[in-house]
Amino acid sequence: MTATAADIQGNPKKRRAILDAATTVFLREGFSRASVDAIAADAKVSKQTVYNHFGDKNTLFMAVTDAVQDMVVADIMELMDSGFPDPSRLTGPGDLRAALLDLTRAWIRAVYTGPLVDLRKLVDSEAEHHPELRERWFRNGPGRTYPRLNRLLTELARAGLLDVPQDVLAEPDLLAHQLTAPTGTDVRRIRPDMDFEAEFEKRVARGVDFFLRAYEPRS
Amino acid sequence: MTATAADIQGNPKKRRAILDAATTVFLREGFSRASVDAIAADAKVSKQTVYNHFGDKNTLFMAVTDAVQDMVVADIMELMDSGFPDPSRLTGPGDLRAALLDLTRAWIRAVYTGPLVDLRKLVDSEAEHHPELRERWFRNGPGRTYPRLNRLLTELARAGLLDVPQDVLAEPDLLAHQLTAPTGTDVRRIRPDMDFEAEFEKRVARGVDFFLRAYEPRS
DNA sequence: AAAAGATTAGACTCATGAGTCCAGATAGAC
DNA sequence: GTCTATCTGGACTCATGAGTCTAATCTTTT
Repeated sequence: MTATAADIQGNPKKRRAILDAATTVFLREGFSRASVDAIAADAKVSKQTVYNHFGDKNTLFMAVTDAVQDMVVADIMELMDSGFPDPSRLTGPGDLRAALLDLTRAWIRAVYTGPLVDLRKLVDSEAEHHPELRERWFRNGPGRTYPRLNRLLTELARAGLLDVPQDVLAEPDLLAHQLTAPTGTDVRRIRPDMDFEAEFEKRVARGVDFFLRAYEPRS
Repeated sequence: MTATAADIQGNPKKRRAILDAATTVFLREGFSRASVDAIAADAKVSKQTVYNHFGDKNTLFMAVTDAVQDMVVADIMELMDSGFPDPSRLTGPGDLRAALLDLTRAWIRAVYTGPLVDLRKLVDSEAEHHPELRERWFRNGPGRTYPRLNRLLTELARAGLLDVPQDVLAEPDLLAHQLTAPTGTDVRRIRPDMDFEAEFEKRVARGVDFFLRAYEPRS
């Protein structure tokens, strides 16, 4: 639940080891199947130490989601804060598309591939029984990144680089989702027998083109 | 796993009762938490009878997903087979939009609200340990409905009512997903404190308009 | 080097749940 | 009315796992 004294005492290296092990095991087994014993073993730490650091399995799980989200969110924010060119520089014909392509590629890779996707599934399936989980996940992840992406896209619209209807602009996060959702769905549909990198690239391009087709100013 | 003799013997009424109870309990508790005892109790049947009919918990679960999917798929197919006007009749200015709106509304309601969504989460979270589950789910659901929707949309393109690039048309199911994914994501983001029906309607309209903005022929 | 805090292995409690077994009840077929 | 398949309830086995407890050991601080 809330942070208690139990969360801040003890050897930080062990704490880190437990967190890493927990991430591994939760991702491999799912929440219910993952046993605290297995986590302790994987962290090369006694079970009691796990309980000293995190109190119980739920708290440990939330610590894991927080940690993973924090890493991904930091990446994404950095990307948007300094990895995207100023609108005034996007003057050439393909400039906007290229910049959006870079942005979307990195975003989708961070959010729709890697541990975050699987962790989200776990949160989702546990959320029925611990509603605070879903709320926490949202607040700590999408609740921070989507508004930022939406702001970035809105600025492009304000700069005249995108032609977006007023009611779409008025809806929080909508524009960001319209860029992100079709691409994400498309990427998740890549089958294991396909060449992932090639498909990934193709689908990101498709998603961006779909978005641009809807909102690129018509000359 | 595969169907055995155990699946076809016994009293059909009891079988039905077990299936209904299992649906209820799995949806309420999730796969691991749901106990066969609880299901038997809910079905007013002895535990042994459950095992007589379905062999084990896994088989029972798959029977549940099959049954729920079959209902939804039947609805959706009917919708597309006879609920959508012939392209030749869509001559008036708002006709296409209205027809797409009806179709999308019904589709999204069937697939993104109701028991199917929650069941899909369960399948998803169990699929790590039973890969055949995911495959079965796909084959029995999206594998049937998406091609059909895609065909319908492709026919609209062929009839000149949509202007879709060749490479999008060439990709299986892509067009269907481009209509469905942004709308679905948007609808799933309706928060419990909102007026569901009003939001639902608004978001479906938004999704369709986004789609049309990309692919409506430009005069 | 002694006190205070943290860690360890492993035993222990308690609860839960899948799947089995069985002896008696019941119901449908003929 | 009897025969056969099915159903019942409840006891039983077996495994798993969360969380606690303890006595001994390690580490850090002072």
